[in-house]
Amino acid sequence: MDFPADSPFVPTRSDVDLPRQEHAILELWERGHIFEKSVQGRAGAKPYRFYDGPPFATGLPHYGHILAGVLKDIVPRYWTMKGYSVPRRFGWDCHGLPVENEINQTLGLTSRKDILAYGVARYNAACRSIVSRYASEWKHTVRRVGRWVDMENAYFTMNVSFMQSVWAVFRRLWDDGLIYEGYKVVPYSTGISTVLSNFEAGLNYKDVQDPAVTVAFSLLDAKDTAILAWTTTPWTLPSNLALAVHRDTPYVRFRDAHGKSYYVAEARLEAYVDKATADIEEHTTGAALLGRRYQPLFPFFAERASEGAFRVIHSDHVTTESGTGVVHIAPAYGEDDYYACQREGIAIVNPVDDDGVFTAEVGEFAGKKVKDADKDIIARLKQAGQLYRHDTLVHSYPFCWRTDTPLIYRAVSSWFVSVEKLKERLLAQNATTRWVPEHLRDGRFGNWLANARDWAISRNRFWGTPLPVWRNAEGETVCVGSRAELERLSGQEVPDLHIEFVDAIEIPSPTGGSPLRRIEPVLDCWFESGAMPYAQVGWPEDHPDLSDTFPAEFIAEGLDQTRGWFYTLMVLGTALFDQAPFKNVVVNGLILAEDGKKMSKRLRNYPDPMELLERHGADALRLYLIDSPVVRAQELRFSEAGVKEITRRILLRWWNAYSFFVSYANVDNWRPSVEDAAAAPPEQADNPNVLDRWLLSRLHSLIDNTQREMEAYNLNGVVPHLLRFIEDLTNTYIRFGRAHFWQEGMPAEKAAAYATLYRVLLTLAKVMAPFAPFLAEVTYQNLTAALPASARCESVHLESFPEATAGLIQPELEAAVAVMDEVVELARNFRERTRLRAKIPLAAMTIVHRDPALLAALRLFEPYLRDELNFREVRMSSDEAGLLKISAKANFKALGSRLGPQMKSVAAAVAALAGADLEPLERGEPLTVLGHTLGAGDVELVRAPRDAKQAELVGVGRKVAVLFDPTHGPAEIMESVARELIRKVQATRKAARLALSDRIKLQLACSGDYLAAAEAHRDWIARETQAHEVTLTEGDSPWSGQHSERFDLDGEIVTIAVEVHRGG
RNA sequence: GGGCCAGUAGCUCAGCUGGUUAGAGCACACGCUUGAUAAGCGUGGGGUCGCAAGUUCAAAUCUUGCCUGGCCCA
Repeated sequence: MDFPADSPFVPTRSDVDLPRQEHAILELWERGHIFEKSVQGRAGAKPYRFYDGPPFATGLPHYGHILAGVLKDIVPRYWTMKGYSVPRRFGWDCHGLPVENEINQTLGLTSRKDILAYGVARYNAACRSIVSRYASEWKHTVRRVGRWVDMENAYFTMNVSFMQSVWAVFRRLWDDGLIYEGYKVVPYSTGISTVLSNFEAGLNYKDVQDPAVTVAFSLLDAKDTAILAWTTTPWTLPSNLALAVHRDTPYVRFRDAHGKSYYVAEARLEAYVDKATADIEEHTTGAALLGRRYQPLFPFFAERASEGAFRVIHSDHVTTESGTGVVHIAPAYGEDDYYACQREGIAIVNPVDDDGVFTAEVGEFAGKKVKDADKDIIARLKQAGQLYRHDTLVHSYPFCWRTDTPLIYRAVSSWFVSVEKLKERLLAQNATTRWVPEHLRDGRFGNWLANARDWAISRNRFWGTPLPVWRNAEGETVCVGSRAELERLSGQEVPDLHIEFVDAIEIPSPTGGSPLRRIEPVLDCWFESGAMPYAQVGWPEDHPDLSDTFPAEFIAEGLDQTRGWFYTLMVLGTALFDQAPFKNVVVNGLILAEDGKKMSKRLRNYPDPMELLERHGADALRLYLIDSPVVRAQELRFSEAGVKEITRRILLRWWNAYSFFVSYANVDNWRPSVEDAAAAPPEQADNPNVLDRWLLSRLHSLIDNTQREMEAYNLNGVVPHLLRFIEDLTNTYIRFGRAHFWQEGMPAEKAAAYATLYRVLLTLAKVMAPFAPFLAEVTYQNLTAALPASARCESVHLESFPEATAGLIQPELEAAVAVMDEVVELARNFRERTRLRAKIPLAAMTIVHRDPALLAALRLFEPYLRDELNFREVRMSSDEAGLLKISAKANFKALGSRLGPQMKSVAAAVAALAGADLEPLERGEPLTVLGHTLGAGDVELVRAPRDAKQAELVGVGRKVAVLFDPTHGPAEIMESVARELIRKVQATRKAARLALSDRIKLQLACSGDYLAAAEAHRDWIARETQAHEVTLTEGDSPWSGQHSERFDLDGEIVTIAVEVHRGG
């Protein structure tokens, strides 16, 4: 198509390629350094603080990361446009088990000993070398989805500045008495003498046969009476320190054939004796057994009795699912056991060394591997008469994934943060935060805080931030808070804080004792994530004042971070400053594959993210994601069809509207003024077009809604409003308003329509900029190119977010159009029902609505209705009662609470009312039904056709009714035929690829009605098709022009030929 | 085992401060329209709102129990 070189706008293509356009925009942003300008170049912008949760860099980015990235982009873009400066700094989580595991695999290392033999320095160097392996892929993906974040200046949890901040955080807790050393029961491999993570412990479960013994613990206060307890780990029995029951569980005492008595849970009785013949001596409860003392099975730790051991205690974890309903407690070998004893003040005993061998503490069993000692222990109990029963059991049990030896659970020394002491403060801080979805705050997260246990922060690993604690054999201890402090205390230079550097450093004893050496463990990398608000800026050494970076206005991560990042942030923020580190948190759910399973590379059940982005574009993906339940922490079944659907329903329609504008504005050489660029027209401009006023009302409603949703951090609420707006823009405004743009010259109403559509499209670009940043930019760039430089920004993302002007929102106009939509629907139904095609002009339609004010508003749209629906006349009437049958229906909502049980009878009575009964209501007067006075709001009037005959000519909707007069004659038929011809000529013009503005020479060859209609409406046809001259020929005439088409219209052959008319 | 979330049309999801025709889009079938048009619009079929009990004049919506799936924690 030819366009004048000085067109106001760059012409659009109908075969738009959205992904390709996005690449051009990415380049535009980079060339112009738009992101940097949006953060820095805003004089007087208030800061808006945002934290990026650091991702592990051990894999490629997937949809979960993309989703989090989209949320972390949309919100900052929005607040940027609201006038804030929003620095966004990417972070990399470098330390931790996933990295170590990869290196272990690569190097074939399986145990702590292996790693020590390999050399910690080399080992950590290997870990360091892979943490940035996927950085370029990450950068690529982050860029492609349009996420603006500073990746060049990212923070790394392995940098000295970050690590020494972590030390400073630890030191603060230390000084506040919140750090202590204790025990934690963890999975342990005796094969490699190493603690395993829970993840590793889950790797190798096997069904195995184990002994299952029931042991009798003799009570001290009752002769020949014992409590039965059951265990599948006899090797833990020498370490038994207590028996646990549940205080609410019923227990019984029964007597066996030998005259001895035993306690078991009543629910477990039949596992041991025949219930029918059992000799039950006593019914009791767990509560009554508490505190009773028993004889230790073995003498090894008997002296612990004086410290409260060897008695019956309560534990919530006791069930009656298996065993005796009494749990033998060895606190070093079970987490529940450990907590139960901790509550009771019973200290642990741990007669097992790092290789899983019994120590000298347990006399005859010393030197044996614990599992191998099972049978000796059982034999010994049997000999002592304390083995009540000996079974075997097949169950699922964890094994070491490297050595295939059975794992044991074992208490290891561990460092803790005293979270339980902080509980009240944590809950208080949590109450100040806003969660999306809301229920998480007091639900999942709040419950977790309320039940929080002390946080074990040490790991017996290598690649992490070392615990900054030095001590000597005499027990002198120092906690170091920074690199400088370590240098000062040790007198040595400290180039790096990883263990291969700091572990060699000794601190001289201040009292002349032996030198202090660092304790072994490193910190849980979750501690580092939680310390990220302080460590990313190097607080306090490099950045003492946190007020510009703390707390964050906003963070976003997945639901799995409830116990992860969200928690560690909250614990450290509360412990350090009594301040929640974030004010608003958006929690996203898990993205599943379309089949409802987890996305799996192996199953290939999801499309590759980068390929999908190239097929549909980032805008579509972004809108798809935020329009899904996944931004409310629910699951999403990811569907490429869904992404495509967003393109079709939103992006292409938006593009079509924009493209329509650009095409016609270019034809008319319409140019925007500076005033046209504002979201609201200048006050003095009183637009004559009701459609324009309506569209502006809708636009400002959209702005208002979008702001409201964004201020509530409810991203999920944005797209539905947008979708309705786009539908209104295309299906109502442009469809009904096209005629304005087709007028000759530039009458006032056409100029107004251009200005309005321009204003709306430009404002829409700004409203959409945070969500669909690419298409917003594309349209913005073209729409503003014709403005003076002072009236435009370099990018839509440097614009201010539009403000809603309350005065432009006109609910009565929006209501009238909603009614109009129903009228259109009813009319189309009518034409479909009666087979009177829309091309045939019909005599009249009468819109019936009882509210004259609404009819008055509707009358403003009458010309559009007449044209669109093709009725000669459109009438309005408020005489519902005169034209239709009116009946009544009770308003249940209004009446229900008032009438209560009588609701049903009143509703039936109201439904029976008819004709004159309803007159008071129509006059707005109250009505009395069954002794109840019903006002206007209590009863709804229902319209229906008067009879079957009228039903054919009437359409009744929820809001409005329409009467149709379908009268038409031969002239109307001729007109419809002429319309048909016009349509075919337009199709021919289009097939000939003519420009909108081209004038043509037209030849029509046809016969019968078509020829007659063409003759009768020759001028009309010429006007509509921009034909300078029209030649009519009867029959099927050959043609020598530029382009011709033959149409077979119900058997009649119509040949249409067009040729561009030059000159004149 | 515990906490939380979810279960509504063939599919993806709205609705869920209780109120009488339970909606949308996709898919399917049929039609209409057309210089925004490789689009658009409409009509139709399709639902015991996971199951069961309860509260209520009234339950998809509230309560309880159960079933199924998910996440996290044991």
